[in-house]
Amino acid sequence: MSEQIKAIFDKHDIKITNARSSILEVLKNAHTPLNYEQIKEKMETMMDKATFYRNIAKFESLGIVHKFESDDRKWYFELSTSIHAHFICEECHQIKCIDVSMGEVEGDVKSIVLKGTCKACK
Amino acid sequence: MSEQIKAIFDKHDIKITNARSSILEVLKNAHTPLNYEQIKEKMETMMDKATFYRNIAKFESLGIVHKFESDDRKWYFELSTSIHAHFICEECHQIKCIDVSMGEVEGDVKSIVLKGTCKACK
DNA sequence: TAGTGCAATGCAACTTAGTTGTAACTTAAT
DNA sequence: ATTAAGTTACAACTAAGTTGCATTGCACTA
Ligand SMILES: [Mn+2]
Ligand SMILES: [Mn+2]
Ligand SMILES: [Zn+2]
Ligand SMILES: [Zn+2]
Repeated sequence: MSEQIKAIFDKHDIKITNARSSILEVLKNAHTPLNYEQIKEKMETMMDKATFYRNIAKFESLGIVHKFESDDRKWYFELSTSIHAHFICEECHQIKCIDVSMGEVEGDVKSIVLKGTCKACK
Repeated sequence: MSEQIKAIFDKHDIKITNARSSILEVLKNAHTPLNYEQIKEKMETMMDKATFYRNIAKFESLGIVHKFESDDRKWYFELSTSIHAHFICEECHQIKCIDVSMGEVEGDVKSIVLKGTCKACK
């Protein structure tokens, strides 16, 4: 288990389990948000999807993981970082993390998703 | 059938049916995006959900209607207008149409969804 | 080291928004 | 009115995510 993941467990005072560290390790090594199937493929540890989703829910409530819905009715997950937007291409379905400068918005913004056609598909 | 809806049928050269004009009439009178259940409640004409979704898909492909996913795993629909963003409150689940000034983005943006906590819930 | 309690897991059954196949029915054009 | 092409209802289906519950594993104490 990497130092970064260990630090997350320490900070939030939750039990270290194979399932949990395996999920977080995958997310740490990803450079784009991933859905359940994609994470499952990359995980060392086999686990039931119930276990996966329950742990993801816990991570979310602790602010460790951030999720959003794409246009395929699936949730995509990534380790929480500074707030940034995601651009989802409706043609090739690739997801890109991007920075957007946004004017004032009422309320606390926690997630920004843009959809459209990416440069490559245009 | 209102003039505005009639104009839409004329422009796109699709068959006028009770189901279609009923859906569009509801969307025209709404001041916020609506999901299937909400539209169903407001519709004059009863129709099967298969009919509803097939018509919505047609409207979408013609650019008449725009849809996006909220945080409740439901699709929300509105008549296409000039591009604008939607703010979805994760507490009270209200959806607000907003204008955002956004920096340059690679690709064609067709939809923008922000999620977070609205002013009232904060 | 054995015993206790509580949280995490696996499994199977479930939920539900949206989809699909198809036969019957409408629409709009002639 | 006739007709072909498009639209509809109905019922069966799909699949991401959820839930109940029995079992397992972990930390703490005696
Ligand atoms: Mn990202
Ligand atoms: Mn809007
Ligand atoms: Zn693309
Ligand atoms: Zn709110």
